[in-house]
Amino acid sequence: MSKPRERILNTSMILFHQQGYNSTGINQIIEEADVSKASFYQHFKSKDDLCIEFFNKRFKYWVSELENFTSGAKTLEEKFLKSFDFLIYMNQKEDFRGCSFLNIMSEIPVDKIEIHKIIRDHKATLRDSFHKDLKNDILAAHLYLLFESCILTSQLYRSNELIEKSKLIVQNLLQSSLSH
Amino acid sequence: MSKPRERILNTSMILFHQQGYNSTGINQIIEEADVSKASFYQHFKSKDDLCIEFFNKRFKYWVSELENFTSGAKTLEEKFLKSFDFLIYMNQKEDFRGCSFLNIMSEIPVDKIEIHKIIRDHKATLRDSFHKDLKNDILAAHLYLLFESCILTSQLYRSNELIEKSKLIVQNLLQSSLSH
Amino acid sequence: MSKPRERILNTSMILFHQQGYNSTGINQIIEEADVSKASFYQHFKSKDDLCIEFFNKRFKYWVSELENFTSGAKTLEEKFLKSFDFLIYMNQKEDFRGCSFLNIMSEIPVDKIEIHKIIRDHKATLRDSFHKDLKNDILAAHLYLLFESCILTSQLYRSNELIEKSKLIVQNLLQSSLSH
Amino acid sequence: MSKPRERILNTSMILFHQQGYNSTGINQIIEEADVSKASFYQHFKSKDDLCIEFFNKRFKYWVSELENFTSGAKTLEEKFLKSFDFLIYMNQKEDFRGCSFLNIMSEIPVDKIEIHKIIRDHKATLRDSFHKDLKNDILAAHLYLLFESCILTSQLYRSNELIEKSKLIVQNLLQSSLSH
DNA sequence: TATGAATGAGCTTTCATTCAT
DNA sequence: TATGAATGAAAGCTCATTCAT
Repeated sequence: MSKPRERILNTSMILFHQQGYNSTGINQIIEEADVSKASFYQHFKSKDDLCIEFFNKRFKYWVSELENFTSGAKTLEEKFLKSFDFLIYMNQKEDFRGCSFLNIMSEIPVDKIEIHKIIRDHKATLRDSFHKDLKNDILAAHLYLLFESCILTSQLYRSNELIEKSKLIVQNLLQSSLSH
Repeated sequence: MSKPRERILNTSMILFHQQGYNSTGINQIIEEADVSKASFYQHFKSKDDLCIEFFNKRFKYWVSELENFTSGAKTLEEKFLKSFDFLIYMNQKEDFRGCSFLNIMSEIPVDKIEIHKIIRDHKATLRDSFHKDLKNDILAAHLYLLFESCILTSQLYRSNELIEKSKLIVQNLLQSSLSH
Repeated sequence: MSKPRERILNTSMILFHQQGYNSTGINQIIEEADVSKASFYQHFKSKDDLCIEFFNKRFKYWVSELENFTSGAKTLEEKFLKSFDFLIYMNQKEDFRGCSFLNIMSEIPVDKIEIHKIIRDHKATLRDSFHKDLKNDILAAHLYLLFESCILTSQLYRSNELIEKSKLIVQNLLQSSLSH
Repeated sequence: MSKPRERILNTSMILFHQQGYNSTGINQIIEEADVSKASFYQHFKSKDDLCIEFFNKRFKYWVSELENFTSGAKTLEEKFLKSFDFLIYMNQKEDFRGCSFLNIMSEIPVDKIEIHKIIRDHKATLRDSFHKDLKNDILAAHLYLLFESCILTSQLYRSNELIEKSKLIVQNLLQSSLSH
């Protein structure tokens, strides 16, 4: 069995993502991680502290999954289309739970600036990756906006329909952009 | 002074939107509405029940504000651009709190199907309005995705930057669409 | 439709007996009686007041049912045996709810002396009827004790077994008593 | 001072028995046990859970008191008579509060099957003890019925009169039974 | 007479956190 | 390092009753 700290973090990976932050109590976490309460507070200053570590781990995990999924792509266009397929793959895997960062952003009071900062930072990193791939600033923003919207709306409607439509849109955008 | 039911609903309009659902307790609502606890439960079966009434009122309010804001538009293009300006207006007015429907969707457990249904229904109504204005199905979905994404990302980054970029994008899309 | 007061009383006849006193709220009573809350308090000073009226009505009802059931008896022995059969009949009719007087006695605080008095009074009336029929004081007490015990234990075990056994016992007691 | 769990249980031994279940709030229990509310719920899943533990403790206590009281008896007859004297002793000690099991049975909704089961089980254990002592099945049931009735009616009338009469009855029954 | 609106006091339960060992 | 015990504060909700109309 792995170490307590790791078990707590792994448990939060499941619970925070599936149930959200406020709906997941410390008690449930320590029970499912099989760790004592005092042990929890030995490793994490507070629940908010765990939340931050959770975000870091979740981001690493999500990015590496995405990179894995798109690694075979030979062209930029193919890579982007695959990244939208990745959303479909994740929706199926995680039952349309959407994005942990956006979900938790919504339920955390605005005065918890540290948590909101880390959410923003990770999301900005994602956006940056679009801008790195596409030198055209407007086009990068355009695709990023569609990407975020696909995560959101597929969670909302519990359907991949808009992701499929977005793939057509993206295809069009990239082809007309290359033709210039 | 207005009637208790109205005061409760009005208070929820402020608190649910600004603080979210879980962070807003019954106690705070009744205190700020200046109503007794039993009186609250005379008018609303439960907190979830109030949430549903809140959604209905919020949707009516938001739509009427939007229609007001865009009413002067003479062309479809102008109307859409104004609807993005409306998001900027609301961000300023409501301090980048984004969309109550999406915010609360994120923090409500999935098994509260009645609440999730009303969120989906209202959001679907919004999406429908795009499809009514634009016969081109893909184009309507495209603009709708950008619109939702603008609400979301401007809340996330506390900035109207992506809304401004979207206006350029939308302008382009509509002009090339009309030229066909 | 009957008058409000009557409807309230009739509703309490069902609810107090089936659910007990504390588990039956005023709200449920007025709803099922289709009467306004203020109307309730017009007719009854308090819930306790209704309880007393309920006891009076319940007692009258129960006694008249018992007399009906045993009216055909030609001998004293037959009458007593029929009164035990009556308990079986009531258990079937009322799903082993036992005696309202004893049930409610158990859940009313001891300092509500008025309610406890009326319970005692009605129960004493029942006991007196045994003593009127049987001049032998000990024998009357004996049968009365068995009778109460049958009500109680058949509710407890949800079974008429001990009533059946009691009929044999009573038969024996009365026959040996007459032979003296 | 003893441990919280023990203090809670001991307090419930007094309050549940004296006031009943519904009339005894968690607040009163924790105050008289000098324990915090959260501490209560650390040790007991719910009030119903405490009720079950209370029943187990009460039953052990009651049986051991009964055995103590009757331990000196040299004949079966003496033992039974002493067990009726025990009821008088308990009435005086506990101010005619009767039987906790029957009292609480009356005020608990029928759908709480777990609680009703434990009541029935303990009561069946008591009844079994009569059948173990007296091989004659009818006689055992007879004495058991009288015994339960004595507990009940002495609470109802706040008097030991019927217990005293029962002692005469029991004496007679046992002597005529032995003479056969 | 009849009523819908309103209430204070109470209920059981859960929360994230700390402390003594 | 690790832990079981304990907590103050707050959660959502229900009670029998009264009052203004």
